[in-house]
Amino acid sequence: MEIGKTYNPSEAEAKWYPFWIKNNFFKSTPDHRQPYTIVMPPPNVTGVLHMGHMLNYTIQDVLIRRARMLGFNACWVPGTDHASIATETKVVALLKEKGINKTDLSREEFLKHAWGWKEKYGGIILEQLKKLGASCDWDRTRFTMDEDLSEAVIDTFIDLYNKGHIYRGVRMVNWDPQSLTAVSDEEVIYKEAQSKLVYVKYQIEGSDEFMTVATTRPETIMGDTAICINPTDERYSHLKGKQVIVPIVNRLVPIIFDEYVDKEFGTGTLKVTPAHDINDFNLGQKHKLQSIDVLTPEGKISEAAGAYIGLDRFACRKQIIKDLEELGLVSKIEDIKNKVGYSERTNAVIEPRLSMQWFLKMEDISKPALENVLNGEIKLIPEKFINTYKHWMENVHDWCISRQLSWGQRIPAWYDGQGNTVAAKTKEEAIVLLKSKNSELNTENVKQDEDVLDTWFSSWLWPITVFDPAVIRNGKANANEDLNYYYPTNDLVTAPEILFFWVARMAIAGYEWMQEKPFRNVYLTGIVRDKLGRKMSKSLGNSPEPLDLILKYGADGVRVGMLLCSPAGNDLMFDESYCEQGRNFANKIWNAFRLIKGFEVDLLKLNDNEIQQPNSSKTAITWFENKLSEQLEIINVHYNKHRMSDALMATYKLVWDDFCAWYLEAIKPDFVDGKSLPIDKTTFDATINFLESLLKIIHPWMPFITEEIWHLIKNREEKDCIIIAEWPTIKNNFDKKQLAEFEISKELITMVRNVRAQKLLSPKEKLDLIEKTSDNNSSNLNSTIIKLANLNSYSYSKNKIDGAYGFVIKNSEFYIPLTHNLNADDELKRLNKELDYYKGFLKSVLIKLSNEKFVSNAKSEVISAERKKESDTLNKINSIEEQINSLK
RNA sequence: GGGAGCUUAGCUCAGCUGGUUCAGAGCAUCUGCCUUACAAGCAGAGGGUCACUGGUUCGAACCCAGUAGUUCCCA
Repeated sequence: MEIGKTYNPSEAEAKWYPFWIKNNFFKSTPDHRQPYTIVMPPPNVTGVLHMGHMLNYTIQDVLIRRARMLGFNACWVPGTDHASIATETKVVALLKEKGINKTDLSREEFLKHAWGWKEKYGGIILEQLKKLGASCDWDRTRFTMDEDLSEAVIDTFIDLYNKGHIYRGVRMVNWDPQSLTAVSDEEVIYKEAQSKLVYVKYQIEGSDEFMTVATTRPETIMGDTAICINPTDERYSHLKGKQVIVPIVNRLVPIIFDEYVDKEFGTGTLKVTPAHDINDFNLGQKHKLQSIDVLTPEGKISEAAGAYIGLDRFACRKQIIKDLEELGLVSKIEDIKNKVGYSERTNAVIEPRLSMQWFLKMEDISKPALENVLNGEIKLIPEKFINTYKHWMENVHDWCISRQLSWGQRIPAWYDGQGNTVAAKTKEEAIVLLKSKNSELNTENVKQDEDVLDTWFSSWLWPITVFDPAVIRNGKANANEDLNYYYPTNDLVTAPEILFFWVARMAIAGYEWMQEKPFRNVYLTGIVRDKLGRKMSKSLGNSPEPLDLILKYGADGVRVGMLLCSPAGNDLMFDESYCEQGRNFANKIWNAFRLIKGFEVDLLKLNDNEIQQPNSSKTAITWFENKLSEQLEIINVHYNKHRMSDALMATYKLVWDDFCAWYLEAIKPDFVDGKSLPIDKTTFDATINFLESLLKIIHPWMPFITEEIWHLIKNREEKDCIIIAEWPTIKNNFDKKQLAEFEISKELITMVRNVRAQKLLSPKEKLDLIEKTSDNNSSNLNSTIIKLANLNSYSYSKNKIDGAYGFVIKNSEFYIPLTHNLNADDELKRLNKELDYYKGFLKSVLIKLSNEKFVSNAKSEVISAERKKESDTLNKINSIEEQINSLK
C-alpha cells in the first residue's frame, strides 16, 4: 500500500465523522456506567462559528472524548438559544426588505415569520461544529424555545411569582430605542466618547442673577424638575429656597440641596431630570420631584417636552445648543471624554428610561449559588474568578426579566384591568385566579402581558431542562431518568464574559429547583485576540474564518493550534502559526506511522533464530514503557487540574521527542546497501503497541488522524474504533531508575553529536568513545548509545587518553580520539571556560555552607543536597584540571 | 471614581509548599545537514537584572509594602 508523504486531513475528516455518527458513538443513554456530562453553552441561533466558539467547543470535545475513553457514559448535549433581541432584529430587518413593517403584523403573524427564519437559517453553527469534530449527542439537540423548554420557562415564572420573588415596577431601565426594548445592565457596553459639556445659564426667579449648570445632555432640559447643589458648597448657599427658570420651556423648578452633587465637576450644580438619568431618578425619589419624560420610545422628543416635539434626540441636542446660544444662555462649551452606554445587540446609544418592567428579586434566591462557589462545591477554574463572582453576587441587582419583544416566551401575567395581576399558564386558569381576587371580574377585560422574557431567563434552566423540561412543575422527586442520571453535570466550559449573565444564574436555578449544583467545574476560557491583543471580531475584520482554517490546516491541526495557546481564563493571542504547528504535528504522527508501517518483519528468519532482538531495541522498549507511564501520569494530572495546554504539550513532547526522536531512532533497523534490514517481531509488536497507546492519548486532541491511523495499522472489526478505545493505563511502579539512567545516556549521546557539530565531522563518520573508569561497568544502555551516537565502539580505560577530545558528564570522564581537527589551544580554552564556571559555582555553594545560620536553619535535605553539590563539583573540577594538564 | 488580575527569553506561556547543578517549555532565531518516515524534517547552539524600589528570611521569580505599565469587571 502506498502511503502519502504528507497527511491529508480533509479525506479523513470526510470519512470518519459520518462513520462515528453511523455507529452512534456520540449517543448516550443512561446505563450502569458513571455518567460524564457537559451541556454545551447554547450558541445564539443566529450565530456563525467564530474563533471563540472554536476554542470553547474544542475544549469540550477534548474533555468528552477523553471521558468516553476512560469508560464514562459521556454525554455532550448540544443546542442553541433563541437570542430574542438578535433574532428579532434580524427578522425585522428581513421583513423591512420585503416592505413589511413589524408594527403592521399581529404578534402571531410576526412569530410565524420568525419561526420561518429560524427553520431556514437557525443553527448553521451546529453544522459547522461537526467540521470541528464535535462529538455531541445530536439526538439530544435542544432549542430554548422548543415547546417543552418554553413551558418550563413559564413554569418557573409562575413558581417564582407565587413564591413572591417576582414583582412589577416602574424603574429606570436601559432602553434600546432601536429595538424598542429594555436591556439588562449586562447588555450595555460603555464606551469612551468625545462629548460636549455645555454650560447653560438658568435665571434665578425674581432676580437678574443667573446660575450656570454644566450638562452633556442639553436635550433633556425640558425634563428638568430641579437644580441640585451640594449643601456644603458656599458659593450657592444664598440660593436656598429659591427657584430657577428652565430655559426654552420657562418652567419654574426648585433648587434642592444634596450631598450627591460633586462640587468639583462642572460648576458644582446639577440639573435634575428624573425621567432620564438613574442618579437623577434616585434624587427625584428622595426629594419627591416630578418626573417629565421628554422622550418617546424611539428616542424622539415627546409631547410632554413642550418643545422640539418629534425631533430626534441627537438632532435636538444640536438644535437646542444653537437656540440657547442665540438666547445668550450658553456661557461656554467644553470638550470632555465620558462613557456612553451602547446596546450590545443593536449598538444604539442606550437611553435611561422610566418604564414598567418585571423584576426578579435576587437577594435571597442567589444565596446558595454564592455559598457553594465559596465553599468549593462548585469549582471555578481558574480560581481567580471566585473574587469577581463573589463581588457580583454580594452586590447583585434585581434582574429585569421583561423585554418588549415578540420573539421569546410571553410573560404569563394576566391583568383584570382593575389593578389585579395573576400568573397563570392559560387564560382560563388566569380567570379562575382573578375571580378569587375580584368577584366582579369582567372576563373580557382579562389581558395577558405583552412582553416576553429575557433570553437568559430561558437559558438559566439549560442544565436542567435539556434533560427534563417537566421537572419544574413535577418537582425534583418526580424527575425523569435522564435528569436523575445526568444531573449535576460535570464540566461547564464557557467564557468569563457570561459568568454573571449565565453561569451565576444557572447556579441559582439549580439550587432553586433541584436543590443541587448544576455543574461541578466551571472552566472559563479566555477571549481570543489577535497578535496585537485586539479582540477578534467581524467588524474589525481581524478574525480568520474558522472553516477556512480547517480547510488549510485540518480540523486536528486547528484544534491543536487553538489549545497550544490557551491557558485557562487568560486571553489568548491567536496566530495562524499555531495552527501550522498543529498541522506539522499531525504530519509528524503520520510519518512515524509510515516508518513503522514500512518495517519489514521477517518471521521465517525469526524462527530460524537468525534475527535476534538487538540489545539496543530491548533497552529502548523498556525505556519507552517507563517513559509512557511516567508521562501518562503527568498528562492525567494536567487533565484533572484542567490544565489543558499543559496536557497537550506533554502529549506533544511524548510523541515528538520521546517516541519519534529517541525511541524510533533507537529501534530503527540498520540500513545496509540501500536497503533497510528487517525488524525482529518482538520489537515490531512492542512498537505497534506503543503506537496504539500514543494514538489513544492523542485522540481527544486530534480525533481524525488518530482514527485514520488506527484503521491503517490493521483491519479491524466495525466497532473497533479509537473513539471508544480504552484510555491507556499506567504501569504500576514503573522503573524511575532506568529513566534516570537513560537520561544520562541521552546526555552522552548529545555530547558526542555536539563534538561532531563542533569539529565539523560528518554524522556518518563513526567515532570511538572511551570512558575512564576503574571497573568495567558495561550496561545494556551501551548498545543504545553506540547506535544513537553512531559509534564504532564504547570501551573503558583506567587511564586518561592523551590527545583525545575529553569531557565530563556527571562524575565520569569520557574521551573521543580524533585523528585530526583537534587543536590543543581550542581545547584548553574550552576546558578553562568550563573550569571557571564550576569554580564559581563551588564558591557559591561554599558560601552557603559556611553560613552558620543556613546550616542551623535549613532543612537537613537541603543541607545534604548542598554538600552533595560540593563534592560533585570538586570531583568535576578535578577531572577538568586533569584534562587540562594532559593537554599542556 | 471603586475593585480584581497581570508583568518571567524576540513571541506565547509553565514555574504548585520559598530550597536539587547558578530559572523551564513550545514557537521563532542562528549553525550544519536534500541521512534512507518526515525540509511541514534532522542534529546542534545561542538567548533572561524574573517590570522597578524597598522589606521579611540563612535563602525570594515565589511572601509583604510601595511605584510604573497593562488588562478586565463595576459605577
